[in-house]
Amino acid sequence: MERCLIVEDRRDTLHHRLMIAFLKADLADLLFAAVKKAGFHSGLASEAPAGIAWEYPVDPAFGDLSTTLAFGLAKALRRKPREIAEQIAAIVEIPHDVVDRVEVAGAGYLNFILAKGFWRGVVRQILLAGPAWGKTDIGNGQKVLVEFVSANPTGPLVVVNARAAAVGDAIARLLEAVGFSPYREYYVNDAGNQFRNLALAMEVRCRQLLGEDCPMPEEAYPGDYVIDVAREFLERHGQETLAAPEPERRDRLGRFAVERILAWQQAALEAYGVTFDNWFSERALRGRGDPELAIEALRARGHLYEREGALWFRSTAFGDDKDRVLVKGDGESTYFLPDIAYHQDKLARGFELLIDLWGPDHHGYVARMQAAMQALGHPPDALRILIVQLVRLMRGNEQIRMSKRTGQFVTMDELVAEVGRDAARFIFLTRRCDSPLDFDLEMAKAASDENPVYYVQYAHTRLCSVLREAAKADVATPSPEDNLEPLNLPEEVGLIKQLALYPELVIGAAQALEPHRLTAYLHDLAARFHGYYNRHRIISTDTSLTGARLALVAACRVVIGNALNLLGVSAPERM
RNA sequence: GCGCCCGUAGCUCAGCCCGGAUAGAGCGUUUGCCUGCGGAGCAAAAGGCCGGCAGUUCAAAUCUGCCCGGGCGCGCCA
Repeated sequence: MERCLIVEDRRDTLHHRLMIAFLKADLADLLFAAVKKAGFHSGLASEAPAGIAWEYPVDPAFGDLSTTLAFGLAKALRRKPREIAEQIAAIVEIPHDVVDRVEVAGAGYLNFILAKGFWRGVVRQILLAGPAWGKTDIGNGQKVLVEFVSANPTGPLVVVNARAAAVGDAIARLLEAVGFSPYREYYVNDAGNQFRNLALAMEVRCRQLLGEDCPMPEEAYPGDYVIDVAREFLERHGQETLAAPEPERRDRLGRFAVERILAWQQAALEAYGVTFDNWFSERALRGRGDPELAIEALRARGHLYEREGALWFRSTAFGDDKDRVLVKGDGESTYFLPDIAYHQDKLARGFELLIDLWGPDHHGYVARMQAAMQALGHPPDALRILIVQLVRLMRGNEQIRMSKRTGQFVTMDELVAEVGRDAARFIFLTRRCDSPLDFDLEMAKAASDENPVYYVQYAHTRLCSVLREAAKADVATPSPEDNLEPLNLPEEVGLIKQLALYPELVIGAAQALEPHRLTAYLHDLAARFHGYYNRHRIISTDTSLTGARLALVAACRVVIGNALNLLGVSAPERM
């Protein structure tokens, strides 16, 4: 059994999961001390060891960890970086149980070559951690509200909503993995114009069903689905509602439709594996008088003024292009006002960080909402808004045209029914969310190498298959106690390094709110494993080698499984 | 006009925050690999003035400025 002093000195298991990060910090301390000892201290840009940046060289010949520290010192000290690097390398105290040696390369790189035992130790830590590998507590339990999808309750969810659902859910999963306490919320616009238009469409459809000659107004929703809802309403409540006075009549029709449509949306999301903690009603918000409270809060801080009969928010004081109207001349509020109240409410509920996923049509609202948060005294980074760009549906090279106005669009249900939820979610997560995405239905359905989802899932399946085969052949099951010394091939060390970086990758993806980093990582890892598998046999007559390789296989399976889980994509044992 | 985003291989995109050693994938193309753990896989090849010009730097796809090309936003709409 090899030992890794630096790591094992720390009892906390969390340190094991972040062994690379802690190793980097420890080595930075040692480098820092060496710099001081050599008298180079004045050349340091940063007074702290944390200022020393590490990178992972792509070429194994350059070691496992590398730093350009000497270049920075060279500049300040007006000396050659190579000389400086050599002096540092000569005096730096390295822990030989972890670091094999330090080399100076190129114009002045300091390359650290780690002891082989260090990398093997990672395999053991992964097997010990299992599902916890990649989980950390840097979020400190902080409550985060992730608001996403929030489509109008006026029709079925469509393809772009499926993208937002995949991204929002993956972000919530990522945050949870690094120790935040995420809460998934869906904002229901069951008030205002959208609601009125839906209610109007309902009334028209009801009357048409009853044989009245009643044209559909321009602003209403012509989609056929409203007919179904109208029919259901008539079946259940008869037609006396239609005789009721206008406000009540519309209200009842509209609420019925919203309820039905929300149920569809919820079912579609659940079939997709996305569950919300809360469906937040705008109607309820307005009913409580929260918009008025928001006005008072802004007024008290001196950010409001009246002009031309309207109430304005001085958002330009916080970097917006122009001031914004909160209450129109006719006494109605703009959409912006309840939205401010909604965000106030989120913070009042104890969420310290708010994440909003908005459609590209709300792009122009980012500045004013950030302005409102600041005007209300919240820190600028308390609200992070992500724009989820549009999806172009393709069938091969042909684009599928969609138009909500004519009711011609592909729903989320149809998409999931055609390609399956794993493929849909994974593909939506292969790009940054603010970049438009071409979604090729043929590709997503292909059970072949064209399809990145299957590529990764197949790696998982293959890993499981090897472990099954080993069990059948009565080889011992992999355990953290296995002797890992036979793992010496470059492919094996490369695989282990990749596995070792996973916890840091998760932290980075969570902090940046970029789940697409995980799909890229998964593809890399799967490719490495497939290559290794094709070149080398796992199960052989050499029992010691077989045991070590099975441990590596088990570790790969853990990481691929954990990562797929963070994306909300299944990790099948057989396909 | 102002603001934001994007220009990286034939196509679709990572990498850019925080500058470093030969710029990465997938698809497509070409050529190989199944009498042993799942070929939904692997290996190899071809394919790039990282939109352009300048600047900062020992070092620029990465930072800065300007230009060109594409998208979006700039309502008392939501």
